Amino acid sequence: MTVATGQCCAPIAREPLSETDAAELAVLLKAVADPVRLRLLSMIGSHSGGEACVCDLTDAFDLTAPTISHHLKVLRTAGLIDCERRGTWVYYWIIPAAVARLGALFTPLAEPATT
Amino acid sequence: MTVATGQCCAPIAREPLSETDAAELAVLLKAVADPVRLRLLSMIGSHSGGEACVCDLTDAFDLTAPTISHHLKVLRTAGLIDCERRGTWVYYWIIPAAVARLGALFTPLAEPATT
DNA sequence: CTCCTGATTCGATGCCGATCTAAATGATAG
DNA sequence: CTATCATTTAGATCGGCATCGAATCAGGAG
Repeated sequence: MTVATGQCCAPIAREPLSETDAAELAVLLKAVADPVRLRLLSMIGSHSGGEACVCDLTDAFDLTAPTISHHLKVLRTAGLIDCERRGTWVYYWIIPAAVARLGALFTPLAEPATT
Repeated sequence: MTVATGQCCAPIAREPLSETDAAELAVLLKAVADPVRLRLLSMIGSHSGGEACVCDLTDAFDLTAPTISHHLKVLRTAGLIDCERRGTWVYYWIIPAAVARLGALFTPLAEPATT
């Protein structure tokens, strides 16, 4: 990523993206450019406690467990969520910084992403 | 409810997205989830005057004119850009509201400086 | 140890999208 | 009318992706 902290314009409209930056961002965006993954992300993020068990997620879809698992892996590989096994069940939660980074891409007057 | 990660609520994490909302948003996101279209959007938005001629865009890529035209159409169909013919050339510009809507999806509503 | 259940991984399939070539169309300047 | 810029269309190839069923792994429970 080129240095772009606290600007007046959306980073995407500030200067032309390099080929590598664009490729990198496209990977991130592809991860969320899917109805199922969007809903998963939303369900995880809005779940009480900030985390959700896979068993809670699977029921909401008309998809098999392997498919849900696949989508969760895509989100996890993209760095948008993380998970932990606790006993029998696996819990997922959102990584806020990653989501915020997506938002900053398209948002004017980006706040300084304190990390 | 205090979440361990201390995030504020991006719209995506406020409540579970409906199936239709997710599908609709995925269409928008798919439009930007491509390296070429991301660069096109960025080049258009960052171009002096806020608009760019197709002839300026095509040279920056190693792609044929029909392919560039195709990507521009995808962005235009998604409502992210618009265009106008002036004489010989066609100029494109970004529709800020559409980009901002994308940003809002992933951006926390208000930041009470929780550092 | 053995069985059951939850979750992931694996291998295969079928579809969608990015890209090209080639050609046609439309719009405009000279 | 002709040349140029841009879009469109059609046909074709190629890779990636969503999905499934079956196998596998990881932990309780008996």
